[in-house]
Amino acid sequence: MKTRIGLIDDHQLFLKSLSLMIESFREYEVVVEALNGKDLQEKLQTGTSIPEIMLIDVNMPVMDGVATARWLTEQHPGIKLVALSMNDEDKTIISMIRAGCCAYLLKDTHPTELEKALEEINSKGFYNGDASNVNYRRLIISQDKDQQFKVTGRELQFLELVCSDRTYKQIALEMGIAERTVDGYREAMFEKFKVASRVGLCLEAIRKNLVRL
Amino acid sequence: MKTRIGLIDDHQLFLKSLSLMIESFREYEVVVEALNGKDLQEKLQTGTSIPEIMLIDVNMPVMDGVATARWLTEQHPGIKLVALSMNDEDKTIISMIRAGCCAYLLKDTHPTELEKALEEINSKGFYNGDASNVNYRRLIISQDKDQQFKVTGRELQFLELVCSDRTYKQIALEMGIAERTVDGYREAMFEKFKVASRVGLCLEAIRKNLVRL
DNA sequence: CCCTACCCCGGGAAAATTCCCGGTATCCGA
DNA sequence: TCGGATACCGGGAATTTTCCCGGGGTAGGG
Repeated sequence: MKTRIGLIDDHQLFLKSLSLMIESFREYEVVVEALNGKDLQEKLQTGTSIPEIMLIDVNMPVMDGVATARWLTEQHPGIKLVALSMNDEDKTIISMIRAGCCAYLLKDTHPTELEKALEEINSKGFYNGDASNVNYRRLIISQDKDQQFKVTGRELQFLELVCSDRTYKQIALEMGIAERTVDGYREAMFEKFKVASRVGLCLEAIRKNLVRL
Repeated sequence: MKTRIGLIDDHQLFLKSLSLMIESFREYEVVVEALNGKDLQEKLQTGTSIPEIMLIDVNMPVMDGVATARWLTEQHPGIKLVALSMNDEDKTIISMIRAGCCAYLLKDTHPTELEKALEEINSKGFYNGDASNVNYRRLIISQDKDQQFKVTGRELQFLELVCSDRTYKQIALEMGIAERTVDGYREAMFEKFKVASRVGLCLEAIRKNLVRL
């Protein structure tokens, strides 16, 4: 009896060719392919056989990896979830793990490594590849750090205005507050982000995805 | 005689599984696989057979798609180049076409479409999928606009330093020029990018991918 | 009730940024 | 040999940013 695998990735080429590759492994067969979380929900309803392991891409339109993993953890707790991503940011890994994934694979993993991972997940129930070699302590620390970067609604609004061709005077006007108050926000943000200039703040805000470009 | 295909993509999983898929097409065989342009150069030197069609990922570390395509156009003009990307920005497409690609495929293309594309490239020498339906007029116009944003080496260096927590004094020191000269660069850039502050300049530089975050 | 978190504000001064005026030198291709 | 592009520099001044000092208020939980 082959182990049933499900795949979710928004890139058709990757989805189909990965499917081919997994079929070539002999121990595994692909029973569901979906382009995103929404697509998967529909396909599962039509009575396809439920996979034992689900490989989930993190970056997807419509319903992304985190949301999909969370939904699967809720609705199909029996399925073992594996995050699949090209991005090895701690933040992404942590949120997929928290969403219920028992492994995190990078897209530049070697195929034999993938097979090994699938085996381990099948037997042990989890897999720690080099992507997860990042020790959990560091993950948790960086998670803690991230929490310190939580900003209030007003601060976020300020950050967005900071990331533009505007003077603080204009920002004050736009926020409906005094210039001095804007100073206060700047100082608070400089402190939180450990920067010393508006440009530095601006760059950090973008890096942390608090502001979209 | 099968048509020889070469693949370049930095994601091992995708590379290997796409290779599998193309092998399954029966009319094609994969003769070279590389993780980036540099890797390809090395592999071509070791006397592997030269492919007739090369599929090139656009986003890669070390030596990216554009650079690789340019190099191949120079060194191996016989090879037909196909850009492969998940990103359908006009700018990316145009630069790959200009670098010598005769087709542009998106990674969410369906496998059958890929096969069709390969066939067309083989017979006609080019392929226009829906990604290229974007009319060329618009592409050329946006390209013209982009050309106004070409920057000299020194200006690029300046832009990178601008996008950091540094004062102009420090930038002058780092570039080995007088502070006044830095003023000149700033003024030139403000003019080119139509911005009025360092933050605005910084954001534009990032948006135009002149500076990496 | 106090403590904490968030939000708001005034005034003054040093430092950095922005914008003017002017100038020189080199290299390259028409 | 002439323009044009590139790189370089000085001095002065207005504006903005940055950093201090200080002071309010409200809302919510222990």
